[in-house]
Amino acid sequence: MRVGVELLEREGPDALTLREIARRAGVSHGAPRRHFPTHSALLAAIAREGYQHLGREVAETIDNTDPDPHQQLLALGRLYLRFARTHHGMFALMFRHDLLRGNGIGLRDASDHLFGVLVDLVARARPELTGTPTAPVVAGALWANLHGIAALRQWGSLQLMVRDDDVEPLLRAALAAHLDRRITC
Amino acid sequence: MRVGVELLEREGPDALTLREIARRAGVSHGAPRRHFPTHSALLAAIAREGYQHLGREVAETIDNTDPDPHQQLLALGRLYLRFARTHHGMFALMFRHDLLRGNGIGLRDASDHLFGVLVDLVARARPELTGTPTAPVVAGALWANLHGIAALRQWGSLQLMVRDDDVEPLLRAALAAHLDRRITC
DNA sequence: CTCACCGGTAGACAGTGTCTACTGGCCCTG
DNA sequence: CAGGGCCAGTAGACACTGTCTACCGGTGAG
Repeated sequence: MRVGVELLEREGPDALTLREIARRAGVSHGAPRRHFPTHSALLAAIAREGYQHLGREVAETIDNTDPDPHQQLLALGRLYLRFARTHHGMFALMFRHDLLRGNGIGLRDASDHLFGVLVDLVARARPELTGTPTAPVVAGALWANLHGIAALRQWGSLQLMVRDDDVEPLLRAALAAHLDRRITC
Repeated sequence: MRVGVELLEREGPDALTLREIARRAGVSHGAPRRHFPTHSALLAAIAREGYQHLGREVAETIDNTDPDPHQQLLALGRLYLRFARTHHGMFALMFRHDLLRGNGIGLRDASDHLFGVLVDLVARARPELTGTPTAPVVAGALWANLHGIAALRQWGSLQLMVRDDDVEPLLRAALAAHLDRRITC
């Protein structure tokens, strides 16, 4: 069931209506109700699938790149932005705040784990971070930066700053800004 | 008409259905069609109102704070994050990418003007910026950072990094990271 | 005076999410 | 083997939604 759902998601986020999903799965419109109490719960389950997908790619990236934390953060930043573009429907779904009401538990802690990985890398990249700002704050600022770049690109605002929505300069600027250890805040 | 619409928006973004808006305005459900060809066009008009609101507050903030660009950028960052929280329904509406299809022109250039103000302030705060990264790139990275902070707070993820969703540490970290002129990228 | 226009009404239509009653297999127990 | 729960799925209703169309009533210009 959930397998057929994934295929649907590739057709765009607006097509993700309950009845259309059931139609594509070849069942009646009431059938999904047996597995998910509400439409939001179904979407949350799909979003969870997206987090697992992103998590797998993060693990692969970490394994396949130089253990230097700076290199890994660069690779992860590229991965995050690439994921947001190639799976932009899924990415938007994963961060729909209205899905957190009710079925949020289990959805956000999927991202919390990924954030833990980020904090760890930041702490290794900037071992001098002990007081303020703390490593979670720097990691949070970096994540927010990546997330904002992805959001603004999806919104089409990057044409103001770079050519062809090329996020590489923004990515490098963000990494340099947050990871340069000379900054003390 | 549009005046009555604004009042509606305070009741939450999900309540912003075409028929409910007409109901609150005291007219029939077909009346809005005389002014806005489609539901999206109406929402886009409301979003435009939001941009004008934000633009007014930006102008006020610039006028009422120290002309030092660092101080102004700090004030604007606080304003952006405060606006995103107190008008979070409007903020979400302003950045709904599906509203750009069709009625995008006139919606995004409202934000483009605000971005121009940001680029100007960044150029004044870091006059040494001539090569790479350019001032628009740094301003874009900074904007993305602010936007991401707002988005992640709305999503409830800030509890991982700071207490009580206090964005001030993240804001200061972001400003310090992007405005410190020792960074050359 | 006439007539076009303009803002609004009312009803239809397809589509949506949710709810409820019903059906057909399946397995487990007596 | 017979009976009875479960369990996934069906089908239809309900109150919504956005869009479309036909119909009014006033107002202002010719």
